[in-house]
Amino acid sequence: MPTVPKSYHHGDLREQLLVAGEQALAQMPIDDVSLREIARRAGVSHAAPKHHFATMADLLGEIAARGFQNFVARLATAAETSKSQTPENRLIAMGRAYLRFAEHNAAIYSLMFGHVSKMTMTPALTTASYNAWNQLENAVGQITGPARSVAGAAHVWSCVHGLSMLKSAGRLPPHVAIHSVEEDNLQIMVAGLNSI
Amino acid sequence: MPTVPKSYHHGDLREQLLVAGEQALAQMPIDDVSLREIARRAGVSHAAPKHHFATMADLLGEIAARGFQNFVARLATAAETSKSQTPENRLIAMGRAYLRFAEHNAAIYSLMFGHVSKMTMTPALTTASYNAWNQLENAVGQITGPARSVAGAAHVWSCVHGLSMLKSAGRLPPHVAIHSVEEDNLQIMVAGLNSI
DNA sequence: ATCCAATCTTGACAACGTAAACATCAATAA
DNA sequence: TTATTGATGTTTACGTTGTCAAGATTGGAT
Repeated sequence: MPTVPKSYHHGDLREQLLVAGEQALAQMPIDDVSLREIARRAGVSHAAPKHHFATMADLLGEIAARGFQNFVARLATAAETSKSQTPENRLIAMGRAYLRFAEHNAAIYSLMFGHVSKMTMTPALTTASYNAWNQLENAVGQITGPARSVAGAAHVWSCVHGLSMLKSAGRLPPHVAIHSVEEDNLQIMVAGLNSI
Repeated sequence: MPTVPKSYHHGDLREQLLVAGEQALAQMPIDDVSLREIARRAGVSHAAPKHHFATMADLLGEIAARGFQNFVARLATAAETSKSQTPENRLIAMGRAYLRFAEHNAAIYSLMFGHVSKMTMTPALTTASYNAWNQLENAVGQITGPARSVAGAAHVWSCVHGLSMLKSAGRLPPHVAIHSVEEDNLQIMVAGLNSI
């Protein structure tokens, strides 16, 4: 109801803090994102968040959990959209969605997978993370069969996650063309799955 | 000469700071490793490092550069040791060396590839990083041929780097057996390279 | 109408990275 | 041999951070 927060009591601070945090992560280097900066963006004193998140790691943990849910949803959409295609092409579509998410949500992605010590692992976060895994394992199992789906899923995840991280960390030499490397990566990956 | 540093002037502080930093990274969570903590370990006041490293990012940058040199040396040893084997097995040996380095030097590895914003990129660091790439690309090129060596190297690096990060971040579900997943990952990887 | 508990502000604390001012000493120049 | 100086320590200070505790404010139950 209080769409225009006016006065002392904010009414919607918890949600606003999450949004402010997501915006901050999208707009500034992750090391500059402080609890006080998030409070500032929410237009509230530096200690106000305490009443909604015991610690900053809790706030970031919930932001990461949201990120994971969003992430899982993207993968699901990609899987759904390519439902009629071959399992190989479906997996490639999911891989593309994965890489795109990592690129467009770099800071939150690095929270989810990289700076894990900055956040608290809530059960929701763990669950969302395993949901992502199961989704991948299902898609992979349709190529490799159930006996090899675990190994296959670990491999697929390693491929897309590794490339995402190398790219965002700037560890690929300047002469490699990112886009074609991404496509090649997915192709080689599927080829590997098909020959085991 | 001053093997036993005694007095006001330390004589070897620059080196000792690097060692203290490496030890700290090996012994405590990376977020607890502060410049002041490193100075403390070196038995020196918190501002002393200023005369040897303008900023903490410089100190960490040099630690990372050392890490990269060590890293490259490990890969080289693995390549040398398996010189007489097939290119496929040689690459797998290098992959194992890669995974072992990441496991045994987790904090420095995450400095090198993960927390990149914490350190300054010196030319030495960039060079060492590209050396690692070239080493990998050479080994891969002997399997794929030179025309596909860039795509292949990016794929191989993504595989081993991705698995290392997923493992250290605790993002693999608890029921996956790490060791067998590592071996499978390398096998699928090589199979993929062979079928392109 | 009154009280209460939730929620926000203010102020404090220790730890951090960095900078400036000061202390000490080894090596050079006289 | 002694004086000076530049390199390399220490101390002190500043602004920022996360967290905590104590007060202010207020919406909703009684």
